[in-house]
Amino acid sequence: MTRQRLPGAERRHQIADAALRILADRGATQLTALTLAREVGVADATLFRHFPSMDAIVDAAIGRFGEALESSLDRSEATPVTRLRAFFLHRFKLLRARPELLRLAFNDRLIDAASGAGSAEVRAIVNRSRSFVQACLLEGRATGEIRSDLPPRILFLVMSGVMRGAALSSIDGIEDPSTPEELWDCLWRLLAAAPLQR
Amino acid sequence: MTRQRLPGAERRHQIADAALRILADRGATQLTALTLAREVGVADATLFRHFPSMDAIVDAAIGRFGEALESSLDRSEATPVTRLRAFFLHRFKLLRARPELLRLAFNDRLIDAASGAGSAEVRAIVNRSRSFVQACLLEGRATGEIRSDLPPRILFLVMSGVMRGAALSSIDGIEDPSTPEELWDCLWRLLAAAPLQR
Amino acid sequence: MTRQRLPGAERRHQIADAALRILADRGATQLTALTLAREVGVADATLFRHFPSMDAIVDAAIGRFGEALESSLDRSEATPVTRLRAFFLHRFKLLRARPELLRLAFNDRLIDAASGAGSAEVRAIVNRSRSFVQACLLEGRATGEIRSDLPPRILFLVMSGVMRGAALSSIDGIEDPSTPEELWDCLWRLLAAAPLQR
Amino acid sequence: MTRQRLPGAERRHQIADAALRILADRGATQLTALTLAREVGVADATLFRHFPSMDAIVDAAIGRFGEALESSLDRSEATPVTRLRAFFLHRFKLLRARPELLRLAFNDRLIDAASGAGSAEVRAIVNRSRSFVQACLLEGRATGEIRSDLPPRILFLVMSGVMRGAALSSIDGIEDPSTPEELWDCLWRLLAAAPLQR
DNA sequence: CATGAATGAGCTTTCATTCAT
DNA sequence: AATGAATGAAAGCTCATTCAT
Repeated sequence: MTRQRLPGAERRHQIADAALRILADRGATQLTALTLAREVGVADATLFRHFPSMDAIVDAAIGRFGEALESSLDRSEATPVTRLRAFFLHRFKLLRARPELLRLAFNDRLIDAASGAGSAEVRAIVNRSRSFVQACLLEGRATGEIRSDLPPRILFLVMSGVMRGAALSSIDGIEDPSTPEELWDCLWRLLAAAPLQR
Repeated sequence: MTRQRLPGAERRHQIADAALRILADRGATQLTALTLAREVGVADATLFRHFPSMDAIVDAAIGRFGEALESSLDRSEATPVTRLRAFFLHRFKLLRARPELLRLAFNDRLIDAASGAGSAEVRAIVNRSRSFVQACLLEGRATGEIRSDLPPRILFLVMSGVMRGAALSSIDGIEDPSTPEELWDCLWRLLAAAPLQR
Repeated sequence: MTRQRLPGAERRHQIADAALRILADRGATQLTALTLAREVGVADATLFRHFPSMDAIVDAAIGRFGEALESSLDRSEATPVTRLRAFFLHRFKLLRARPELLRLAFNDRLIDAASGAGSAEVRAIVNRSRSFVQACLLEGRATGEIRSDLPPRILFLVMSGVMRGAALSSIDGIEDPSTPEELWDCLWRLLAAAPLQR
Repeated sequence: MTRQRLPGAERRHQIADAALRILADRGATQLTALTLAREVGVADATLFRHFPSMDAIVDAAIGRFGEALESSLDRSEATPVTRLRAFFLHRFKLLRARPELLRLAFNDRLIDAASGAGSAEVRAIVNRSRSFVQACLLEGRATGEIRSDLPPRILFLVMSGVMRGAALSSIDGIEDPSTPEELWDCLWRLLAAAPLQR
């Protein structure tokens, strides 16, 4: 049996990714068999040779979304703070490469397109990142690197707020001049245990 | 079926508000004439005696959304920091009273339901709050009350991140134990120019 | 809105006549309760206080149509030719006074608005004029006043063709310069047994 | 339900022609997506895979109507009278083959179904036949073949009256015994310059 | 594998008609 | 008598999906 990647599998990825793009750019109401087929460059009936239904396409899209977000969760880094930093920087790389993905983590468009089980899966995926960050924050607080005068819950919101800002600024065409590293420095000033020099 | 008669203006508000609720809870794909009419408790044709089209209903909903968000922008407070605090606390009151409204400020569901001009209006409304906050931050920084080691842009994201967290926690049924005042204290620790003594 | 109260019978005539006008000007697809009510200057619900249904309104309109067309059939004139001439001239008076009526005799708009029985009635009304004319033609032929080298059926078509031309020219805004009497002279040249000396 | 597949262009013609038939037989109020689909033998949604809207279907129908009427205008005949005769006889052939078409030239049902631009097009089509006939009449009058004691406008009405009679008699099931040639002879007696033997 | 054609279900909207005031 | 509000039925149209080629 040939182990080569079948054109079929490739097409499926292509379709799922196109669905993510349409969702991120135009929202769930605009994700139809027709718009999707057009985005991919095939006839609408062709979609259903690769997937049994639109729901299945959205499920596949959710899968791609999950894989991408998962790839930011690098547990191999030594300390909680380096883990957090690596996560943050990786997400920015993702943001440059596929801006649609992060936006879908911050609006509900993927959830709106999903049906029942799918939307729970989206929430689970997003929660995995949240848990990862919260674990880092808790550990960092235990080691004294991260400030303990604020509940980790709040610190998480600070971090996700900054990331959301970055993710959305790309929509509005607002070019953000700062590099990911500069942004991390800003963020770190907010999270670090000892106040940095002001 | 029993006929519930209501004066036109009242019915229109009722419909627009129901639309906001459906959008916040179930998303734009679920906002149909039928679901909306059911939520209001009338026949679907009745909607079109009060509005010429679904688009017009969404426009009215956007109007209600705008009024509500606007009501938080109290420019009468004396100092930038008290303005900011008043804004923050007012938004929390809004959150308790009509949780759907804040959620719609943070996901794209209202935008997805709107058509063309409408979605621009939603963005404009959200931007008005953003500008208000950013103006407060800039002024507070000028008066030395707000820290100047971080760009106001970042401080804005910190604040909106905390508010988004509060707005969304109400969805997941995660009851947040802290009072708005406690949350403001947390936020203030992040924004204040000098670390508070505690 | 100012409420105009009118005695029932008058209102009913007003409504039926307005229906005829809408039919003649815009066709059966445009005759709706709303457009009709607007033409009359009342609310749509008001129509149904005077008639049980739209069908009833169309029936009343057909009645008015029938009365008007009937009024041209003057059987008191002595000879077939004077009867014919009187008919022709009377129809032209009608055309000036209520141009919509004759047009409805030549297109199918009243029939399209009527339901079953109604459309048969319209046909019957039109046929009554036709029979009147054909009777005149037959008689006139018997008396030798009207040419006999052509079947009366054809002569009838000549006459109705001229009348239709007059009726429709009023739509297109084509002002016809000739007087009814001049037109009758033309027509008579076509119908007369012997060519007129002129 | 059995699926009848047809190439697109053919189906479009089929639909447009069915629309003409419904219009001629039952009028614009009866031309609905459902009745039309039934007449064609497909589901109503199928219509909209071939046309974007009912308006577009009516436009196509108008196109077919125009082509058919145009085919009668044979400018190659040598003299005005033979042109007129050829036109008359061709229209009768059309009448036998597709009786609905001529009826639509004499009632307003196609206009009523059309929207704005469409109805102007219908009038333009009908006017083209009128102009053709009027040109023949004018020329024939110049050559002395056609009587000049009556304005050509009237002679046109005579001709169109006879044709309308023929077109409508087919509705009422009134079988007209005369052949087209016999009818032309009648008509010619009315138009010719010198009175024929009576 | 791909696609043009076809369709049932569902959506927005219009319309005639009813009801409460 | 008149009207604003309400509604069921049907219209036009969209959409996911199936089928035949």
